[in-house]
Formats: sequence, structure tokens, C-alpha cells
Amino acid sequence: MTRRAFHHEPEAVRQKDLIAATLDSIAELGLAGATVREVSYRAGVTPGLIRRYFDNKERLVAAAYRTFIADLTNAAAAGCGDGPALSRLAGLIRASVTAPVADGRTLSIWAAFIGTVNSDPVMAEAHRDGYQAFRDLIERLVGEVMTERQVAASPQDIRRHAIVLNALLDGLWIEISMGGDDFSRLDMIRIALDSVATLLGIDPAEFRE
Amino acid sequence: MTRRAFHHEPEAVRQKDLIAATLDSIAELGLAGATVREVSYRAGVTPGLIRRYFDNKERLVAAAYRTFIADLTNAAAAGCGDGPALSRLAGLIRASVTAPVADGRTLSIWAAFIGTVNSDPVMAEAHRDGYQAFRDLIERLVGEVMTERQVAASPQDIRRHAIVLNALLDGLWIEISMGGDDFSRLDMIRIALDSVATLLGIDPAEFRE
DNA sequence: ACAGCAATTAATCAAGTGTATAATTTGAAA
DNA sequence: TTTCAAATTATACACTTGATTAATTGCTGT
Repeated sequence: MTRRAFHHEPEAVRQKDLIAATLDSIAELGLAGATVREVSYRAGVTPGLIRRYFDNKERLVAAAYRTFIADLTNAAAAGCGDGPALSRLAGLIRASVTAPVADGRTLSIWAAFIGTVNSDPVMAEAHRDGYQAFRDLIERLVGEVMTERQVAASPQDIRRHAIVLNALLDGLWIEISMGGDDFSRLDMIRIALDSVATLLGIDPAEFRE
Repeated sequence: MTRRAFHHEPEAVRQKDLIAATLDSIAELGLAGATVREVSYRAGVTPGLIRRYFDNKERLVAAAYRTFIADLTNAAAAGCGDGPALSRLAGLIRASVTAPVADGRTLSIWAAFIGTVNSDPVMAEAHRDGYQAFRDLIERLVGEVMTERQVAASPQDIRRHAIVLNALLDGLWIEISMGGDDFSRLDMIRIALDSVATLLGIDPAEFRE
């Protein structure tokens, strides 16, 4: 009997593949379905190999969470581009309510992770690190919009606006991603843009590009 | 050797206790920690007993989800009371951003469940049933507010407002429940009320009771 | 008081889990 | 071509999981 053929891969590639397989497993089978065997099978390797690249399964899952949150934040931020702050904000909003940021797969993975944060200190740390980034991004953007429009706004005002905007975007993202209602007939991008404009005291007409 | 003493309980009581134990386990240990043994231990019974009241562990978890969502919706709706639609809406908002609706335990359970909806058809059904209730509640309330204020609003307008309001409340609920930032210095109730008022085109001053 | 049934426990099982380790293969260096 | 460390596989182990079943207990009606 002969062993299955294999070939060496750089550490970075194997880690990336294992993390991708982990996220796929979680999305399709839930967190409970992301077993060592399932993940290794999807990554095209043998279960034992995982432990060469990650100390624990726990570490693998935590690494997958970090990657996931970073990718998600980047995907949202990628909608910003450059230009005036107002149009960057519009880009962020548009990206937040459309795929690939807003879709069922993303929500499933996110929820599975959030559900563990309370009981798993390792996950809690990974969470705290990654989640602040999005909040900071929005707060900075709101501040720039205010100065750009020469609106006097105290740091407290900006912070309040950022909290509310972040909440609205999170909520819209969840509603769209869950897909319970059919939003097909609705232009969710316009709804999001108009709502944000209203909250910031901006004429919605200025906000549509 | 003697067996442990026990006493009979009505079916409804045992089911309620088992569901409560399930939710406690999920909140404190995550969904993976809600094992048959852990749940039965917390409920003060033996693992085998679960199967007399629930066909599967899957059914138990799904039943726990139904109970959880129903209680959550009721807790939020309980803030409404009666009176003018505007003050009922304010009550709903206040309840949504304060404990026990908005707290870490609730969020953990919610997220754990949502993370399974995509991969578990039984959970998906339980989800779809329960989640519509909150949306309908908000939509009805928005409609009543509009007629009360004699503002002309088409069903589409009301629906749009309900979607946005629901998203904002969901998002604020999540942010507060996650507790990453310290909102201790901020009056989140006022922030929520002001934001909703702005979105509905109502003078925020009218909204504070 | 007691008979009988339903409720509950205790013990067990097969399957699946994460982990550990020895045996094997690969690929690059000499 | 040969060598040899590193990467990968295969196998095994101890443990936990959900489920099953027989034995026992509590309770209610008579």
C-alpha cells in the first residue's frame, strides 16, 4: 500500500489555505462543523498537518477570525477610494450594504464568531482588536466630512454621529445579509445613503452620485 | 447503593427548565458548551430525561431559540405600554437599548443562534417564524405615528421607515450589548431617541418624555 | 394500603472529537 | 546522485458527544 502523494508548500500558503477552509466550513456547516478533519479535508491535507501550523484548533479558529474581520473591514474600506470625504463616506456605505460585505455567508461566519466571544477569552481578544478598526474608520470619516463642509462639530458630536452611523450600517448590513425580506424591489443603497444624509443633516440630493 | 431522589414535574415545567438551562449554557459556554450533559446538570436532572421531552438535542435547541426570540420580542414590546403612538415608539426604543434586551448575555445567545441558521434548516425555520414579529411591530408603530401626526405616508414610505428604524435599533442594540466601548458617559437612550426622531422628520424635543 | 403506570435514573454504546507520535515522502543542497 | 532535514501522512489514543435501554422510583387513583 502506498501513501498519497503530496508536495511541500510555503508556510504562508498552508496557513492561508487552512484558514480559508476553516471559514468555508463555518459558513456551510456552522462552527460545530469546522472540525479538524473537515477543515483538513477541504484544505487537501491530513488532519495531523494542522498542528504543525497552529498550536491548537482554538488558535486556528482565532486566526481565521482575525483574517475574516480584517478582510471584511478592508472590503468595506475599499469602497472609499479617494476624493472628497463625502464621496468616500458614500463609497463606504455602498460597500457596506452590498456583496461581498453584505451576504449570508459573511453574516453566518460573523455571528458564529460573535457567539463565542463571551465564553472564549482568545476569541474575545481577537474580537476587540479587529472591531475597533471599523469604528475608527467611520469616526475619522465623519470628522473629515464635518470639516469639509465647514460644520462646527465638537469631538463629542463627531463621536455621537459615528456611533449612530455605525449602528445604522451594522443594522442594515444584518437585515440585508439575513435576507428574510425581499429587498429585491428596494434600492437599499439609496435608502442607506438617504438615511445617513438625514442623520448627518446633509441634503440627501448631495449624497447621490 | 441508593439512587438519587427525584420528584415528578409537569411536562410544561420540565420543558421550561430544560430550555432555561440550555440558554444559560449557551450564554456562558457557547453553543458548543450546551451539551446534553451540561444542560441536564443545570436543570437538575439526568441526561436521559431530555429525550423524554425533546426528540432530539436539535429540537431542544430549536425550542430554546423560539422561546428566546419570543421573550426578547416581548421584553422590547413591553416597553410600549399604551397611549399615543409616539410615546409607545419611544418606549420601544428605550427598551431596545437598555437591559435586559441590550446586554451581553442576550447578544451571545442571539449570535450563537444566528450563526447556525444558514446550516441548520430546523433553526432556519425557527428563525423565520420569530424574527418577523419585531419587524411587523415596528412597521405598525411607524404607521400609527404617521397617521397620529397627520403626515401623509404611502405604505412604501412606512415600509422604508420601518426598515431603517429596525436597522438602527438592531445596530445600537448590538453596539451596546457588545460593550466594547464605554457608553457609560453617554446617554444612549437620548441618542437613540434623537436619531429616530431625525429619521422620521420629528422634532427631537417632542420625543423626550 | 397498594397496584400500576408514568417519570426518572443509571449504565452503556457507537461515533466523532482533538491531540500525539512514529513512519514516510518530498525537495533542495552538496 | 546522494544526503538529510523538513514537511506530510498514517495510525492510534483518550475523551466527549448524543443516543439507547433496562432498572428503579415516585405518585395517583382506587
